[in-house]
This record gives sequence, structure tokens and C-alpha cells, in this order.
Amino acid sequence: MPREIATRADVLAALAEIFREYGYDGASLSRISAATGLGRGSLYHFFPGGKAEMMQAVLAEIDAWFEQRIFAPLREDADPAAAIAAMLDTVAAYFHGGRRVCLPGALGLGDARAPFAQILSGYFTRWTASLAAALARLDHADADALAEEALAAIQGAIVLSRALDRAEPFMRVLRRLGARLAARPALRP
Amino acid sequence: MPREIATRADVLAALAEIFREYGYDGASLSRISAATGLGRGSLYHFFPGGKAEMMQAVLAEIDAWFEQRIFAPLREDADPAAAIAAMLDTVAAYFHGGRRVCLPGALGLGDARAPFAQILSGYFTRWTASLAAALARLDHADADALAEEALAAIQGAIVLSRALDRAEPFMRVLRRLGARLAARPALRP
DNA sequence: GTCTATACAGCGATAGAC
DNA sequence: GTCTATCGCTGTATAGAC
Repeated sequence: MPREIATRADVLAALAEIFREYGYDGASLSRISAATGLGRGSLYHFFPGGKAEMMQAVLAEIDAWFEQRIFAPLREDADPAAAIAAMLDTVAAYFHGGRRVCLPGALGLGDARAPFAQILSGYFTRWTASLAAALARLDHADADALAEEALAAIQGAIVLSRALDRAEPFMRVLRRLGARLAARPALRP
Repeated sequence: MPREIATRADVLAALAEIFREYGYDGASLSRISAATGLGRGSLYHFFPGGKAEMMQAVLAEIDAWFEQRIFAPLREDADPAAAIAAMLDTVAAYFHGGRRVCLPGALGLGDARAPFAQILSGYFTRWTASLAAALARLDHADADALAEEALAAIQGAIVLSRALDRAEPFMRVLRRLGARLAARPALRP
């Protein structure tokens, strides 16, 4: 049982990387087969729904990963400020300096987003809400607005760093975002 | 001569919309042919390089459009604050409430970006530099950083609004960005 | 479960008539 | 210049042997 679970996790990880690198259309079954080491027969055995089901599974895995590592701590950690700082560190590592694409974000900009609309919407809604909850616990004014700003900054930073093919813009945006989220404008006026 | 120019502009506009809607891979020659009203023969007559040359032409057109309508005013308009405000209005209309994709941004997240890397890089570099120039003329401290923030916010707002399929996040981010760019933190400390 | 072989549709690109 | 026909290839998906 450990073997099978590990294998499935490995397959999902390889699938995710292929989808991130080539997009939904560009991730051909040949590439998927090569990356996972599974033949077409095995792939359709595990994912009878074909490529769409593979993407569904990958998105669900990503969603669960973020939920556990980022969203839940933001909502529930005893120290909201620490959870926010940890989020930024995790994000910086996860997106590899803006060179690695956010699959839900990239998928949303593409043409194949319709079948996955619910998952994409849930991912960003839950991320924003969780961050807003952490900010509210810090008595931050306009927690909702600031959380929305933060999500846009992160996603936009990936776009910038990808287009410029440099990690610096992403890292700078994240650093300034950390300062912005740590400040407490509610105490000012 | 007016006929031909108008026709070429129309073809480029139709091409751009198809690329925005379906992405580079998803924009098949069949779809392109249907959208432009040109047969395969005519398409290859105008773009001997095929789809890659079509995308090149579209990107060049977009770049020229932004240069004339947004970048140049930011750098040269007598009233930098007015140019920034106009930029936000133009951007809001151009991206249609975040539902319309930024082609350079979306292309950068995809797998077909390599042949267009120079154009993508130039587009975002010039936009950032032009906005920074306007902010500097307003005696804004950290003009470069703030310009970078603004570009990330705009691109990220498109990602958010697309994923959530609602215009509101994009519009809210743009509104708050306007306030941030109008403020003059240099005068505070 | 995993493989190979294959069905069939669609792709980008080209040729050649008009 | 514009069209249609077609090339060669690759796509997803399936079938059936093992």
C-alpha cells in the first residue's frame, strides 16, 4: 500500500510538472508517457477520462497541498503574522523565483479553462479568504482588499518574471509584499 | 492604399483576438481562416512564415499600440499625473474588465514563448520604464519599484479576474492602484 | 496492469489551378 | 491573390495480446 500511494503521488507530481511546462494543449500523451514512465494503456487505466481527468487530479492535488501548507495555517495558526511570513517563504520556494508557473493561474489565461472553472475559482477564493482572515486577526483594516492585492501581486510577479526571464522581479515583489502585509495601517489613522 | 492598410489592420485585429481567445497552440489555421475570412493560401501569402509570423505581427502591432497610446505619454506628456490616470483608464477598457487576456503576459506563461522572448521582454521592460519615468517626474520616491508593483498588479488582476470569471477583482485592483500611484510617499518622511 | 498496434480526426504547411 | 486538394505528421483515444 505504501508503494502504490507513493507511485500515484509520483505520477501526479510528474504530470503537474508537464502541465506547468507545456500547458494543457502542449502536454501531449507522448510527453506524459515519457515523463511518467507509463504507457498509454496504464495512463488510461488510472485516468479513464483521459487528459482532462489527469488535469483534474493534478489540480486537486495542488489544491490540497496549498490548503494544508498555506491556507489552513493562515486561518488557524496561533500566530497570524508568522503564518503570513511562512506563506511568502513557501510561495517563493514553490514558484522557484517566478520561473515556475502557477498552474491554476496559467490555466485560467488559456482556452481550456472551462472544465476546470470550479477548481480555479475555489483555489483563488480560498487563498484570498484565508489570507484575509489572517490579516483581520492582525486587526488589519481592509483585510479583504489587501488580501486581493497580495494575490494579484504574486500572480502578476510570476507573469513579469516569466516574460523577462529573470527571477529578480518576482523576488522583489514578494519582498515588498512582505513589508506591506506586515505593516498595520489600521493603527495609523 | 487605404483599402489595403485597413484590410491588413483588420486581419491583424482578428488574428489578435483569436490568439487571445485560444492561445498559440489552440489557434488552429482553420479557426484563423474562419475568423479572418482568408483561405490558407492567402494566409501564407501574407505570412510566409506561417503561424509564428502571424503571432510576431500581432505582437508588433500590440507593442506599437501601447507605445503610442500609453508608453510615450507616460514619458513625454507635460502632465505625468494625467498620463498615469489615462493609462489606467485605457488599460481598464483594453482588457475589458480583466476578461480579455494580455497576450504578451499569457504567451509568457505558455510553452511557445521562446521565439517571442525578445518582444515579450521589451514590452514589459518599456512599460515599466515609461511608468517609472512618469512617477519620477512626480518626484515619487522608489519610482522603479512602484512601477514594477503596478505592472505586477495589473497582470495579476487579469489572472484573478479570469480565474474567478468576474470583472470586479480587476476593477478593484485598478482603482486601488490609481490611489497608490497618485499618492506621493516621497513627501511623507 | 502494462504493453503495442492502430483507428481516425485534426494539425501546419505546400502545390498548383485559376 | 485566392482557392481547393493533399501531403506528412501528430494528436487523443481505444482494442486486444500478454
